[in-house]
Parts: sequence; C-alpha cells; structure tokens
Amino acid sequence: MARRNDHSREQIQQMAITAAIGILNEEGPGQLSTRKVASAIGYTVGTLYLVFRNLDELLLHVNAATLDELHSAIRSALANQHTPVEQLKAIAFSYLEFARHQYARWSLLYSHQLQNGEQAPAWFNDKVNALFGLVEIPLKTVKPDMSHKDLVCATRVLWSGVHGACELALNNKLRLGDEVSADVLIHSMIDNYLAGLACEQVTA
Amino acid sequence: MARRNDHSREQIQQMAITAAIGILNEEGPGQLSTRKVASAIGYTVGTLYLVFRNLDELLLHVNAATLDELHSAIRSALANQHTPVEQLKAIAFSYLEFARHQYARWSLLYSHQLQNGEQAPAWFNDKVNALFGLVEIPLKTVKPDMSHKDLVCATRVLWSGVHGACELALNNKLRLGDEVSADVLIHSMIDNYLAGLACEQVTA
DNA sequence: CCATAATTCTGAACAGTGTTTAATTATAGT
DNA sequence: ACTATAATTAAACACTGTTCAGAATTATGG
Repeated sequence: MARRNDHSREQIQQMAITAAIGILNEEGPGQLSTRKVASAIGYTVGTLYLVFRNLDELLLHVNAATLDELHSAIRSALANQHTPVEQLKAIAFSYLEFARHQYARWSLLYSHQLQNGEQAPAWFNDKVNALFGLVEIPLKTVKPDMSHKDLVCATRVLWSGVHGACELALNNKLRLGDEVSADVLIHSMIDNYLAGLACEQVTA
Repeated sequence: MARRNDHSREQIQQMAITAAIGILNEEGPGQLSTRKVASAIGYTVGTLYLVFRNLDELLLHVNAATLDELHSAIRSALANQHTPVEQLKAIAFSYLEFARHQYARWSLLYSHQLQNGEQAPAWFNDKVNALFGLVEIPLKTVKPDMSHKDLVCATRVLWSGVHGACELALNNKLRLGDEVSADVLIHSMIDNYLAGLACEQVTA
C-alpha cells in the first residue's frame, strides 16, 4: 500500500509533534523513538523522514511547543502580581512549577543539543528571547538606571540562577537536607541578588 | 580463546575507566560505547559486564574520577587566595574553567542519570559533599552568624547559580550579545548575592 | 478514457547501540 | 594427570536512527 493521502504534510508534522509530547509525558524521554512516534500516528518511520529532516528536527518542534506553553504559563502567573519583585518571583516559581509538572519536556529543552554544530533557526531563538523579555520588564522597573548591558546581564544571571537551582534540586544533585528545598533556594537567590543590585545603587 | 588472566578485575576496571575518559575527551560523549571501551582495552564487551553491572556503573566511576579532578583543581585555585570573597570567586572561576576544558566529562556529571530510580552509592555522594564543603568554608567566614540551614542554603544557591550560568552560557542558550560573557555573569552573581547577604546583616 | 508522470508511503535493509548467555579455554587445586 | 573453577569470547536479542528501492495511488496531458 502507498499513497493514502489522508493528511497533509503539515498535519502529519503536527500529529507527530503531539504524539512525541504524549510519549514524553507518559513514558519518559528514554522511551521516545522514531518508530514509536510513527506508529502512534498510524504511519511508518519513512513518512516521518519525509516531514522532518531527522529526529533532531522533530525534537526542536517539541521544544518550540514547550517554550510556547512555558511562556503562557509565566504570563498567566504574572497577571496577578503588581510589584516588580513579586513579578520576578512569580516568573521564577512558575518556572519551577513547570519544571516539576512537565519534567520530561522541560529537561528536553536543555538536554537536546543540535548535532554537527548546527544553529537553531531564528524563529526558535525568537521564542527564547521572548522569555528573557518577560524577565527584563520587571527588572527594569526595579532598577531603571541600568544600562542595556547590565540589564541583559542581570536577566541572564537570574534566569540561569533559577534554572540551575531547578535543575540540580529536581535531579537530587544538591544533597539538600530536610530544611532546604528548591523554593527556599529560589527565594534566597532572588532576594539577595536584588538586594545586592540595590546596595550598589546606594554606594554609586 | 579464553582465560588469559592478564589483568585483575581491578586493573580491568581501571583500564576501562581510563579508556572511557579518553574516548570522551577525544571523540565526545556520542561516540562512547561499551564495544569501543572494550576494544580500547583489548577485551570484548562481555568482560566489561564481568567488571561493571552495566554502562551506568562505568559512567558513575568516570564521574567519580571527574569529581576528584574537579576537587583538586578547585583546591589548587584556592591556594593563592586569602580573602573569603576572592576564595569564592576562585572556586567559581576554576569551575568555569574546568567546564570549558573538560566539557564532555563535566556535562556527563549532570546529564548522567541513574536508571530505575537507583541511588548513587555513599562513597560517591561523599565526593559531592566534599565539593560543597569547599564553598562552605569561605562562606562561613563572610558571614559567621549564619545558621546551619542558612549556610547550606547559601552554598547551594551559589553552586547552582554558577553552575546554571556555566551550563547555559557554554550551551549557547542565553542569547548573550558580545558585551556579556559567562565570566561577567558569574562576577555579577557572586558580587550581588554576597552584597545581598551583607545588607540583610545590617537591617537584621 | 487511457497512458504516463508524479507523489505518497511502506518495508526492508544497514550500521550501530546495551545487554545476556552458551560455549570454550587456560589456570589452580587435588 | 584430572578435574573443577574462573576468565573470556562470540554470537545472539531486541532495540536505535536513518536511508532507499519499489509498490501503490493520485494527478496530469493527450
């Protein structure tokens, strides 16, 4: 059999992405394979390679969908907060919550590396930049006299700091006792880093 | 052929670990396989499974060796620093340098997850704790009135913060411009977090 | 309406992976 | 010397990502 023409290429693409996300959520990253995705959408592997260059490209689209969901999760968490510090914490904790509840997809965001030194496409990088933008807005309110360079720097410090705490805490790599949790780490990180920025302001 | 008895189990174990490190350094994590390690030491896969339970256990030993090297790299960087803040920065920057120069092994430290929810053995966790201990010493000098809980917390915040900055910067996930680098992020992170801790002290 | 061209899709193949196990061989003990 | 024991291999199993010849269907042109 061949030439069913049941779905367009775009439809098959979207079906594959959805199926991959399903497998990721229900069976974990180790169980995701091209054959499994293909059979989940009622096709064979060959068809998958007609629609994606390789598995890497499929995963890139899965990651794009994840970035979109993370973006809207953060935006809705942001809606109820008014002071900039509360906003920054809302971002951090919705990030942590997302990592906890969508662990497989969240970790794929970082574990997935493009091969052969290929660059992610621009539309993908735009999604990443949009996320950093969400942090930059309240940060600029906290310290309006910041240069652009300092704003970029502070944004990345907060992002990678919170990310590192999430990653290591959720992977049990921090040898935390009962007293300290990821939440405590993030509170301390944000409070003290922002306090540090404020101190500088006084002495400058 | 069989029963050569050329090496003891411990020798084969050590040869395999060394060979795995070599492959990791020269060909990258994607090229590491049981057959390759086995042939590099002049044996077949079966012998490897006589000496390690599985590939996971071999990688655990590779990681243990990496932790040891990281420990001694930090200790030698620490030797020339005298003020606690300089010591904390020396730790952070030798961590960054280690990540840059031993990237494959450094990332294996975090990407390698034991399967089936198995726990790392105690002797491995001791090595991790020893690293955190290196941070705790100068941190306690900076702020001697800290509770144990606060010390554990601050240590992990600094560690995961610096780690997150290294990971994301080295993986090009931060969309940094030309102005900002991993070094700048780490300086900002440590300076402001410590300044934040100091501010608290005044107001408390 | 029919022949031909173009496309979709499959199924099998390839080279690789981790892991297990039967069989073989060299050594050690009696 | 003979046997029991331990070391080692080679082959197998079930999987992986990827490619590709060919089959089957649709679309096109005369």
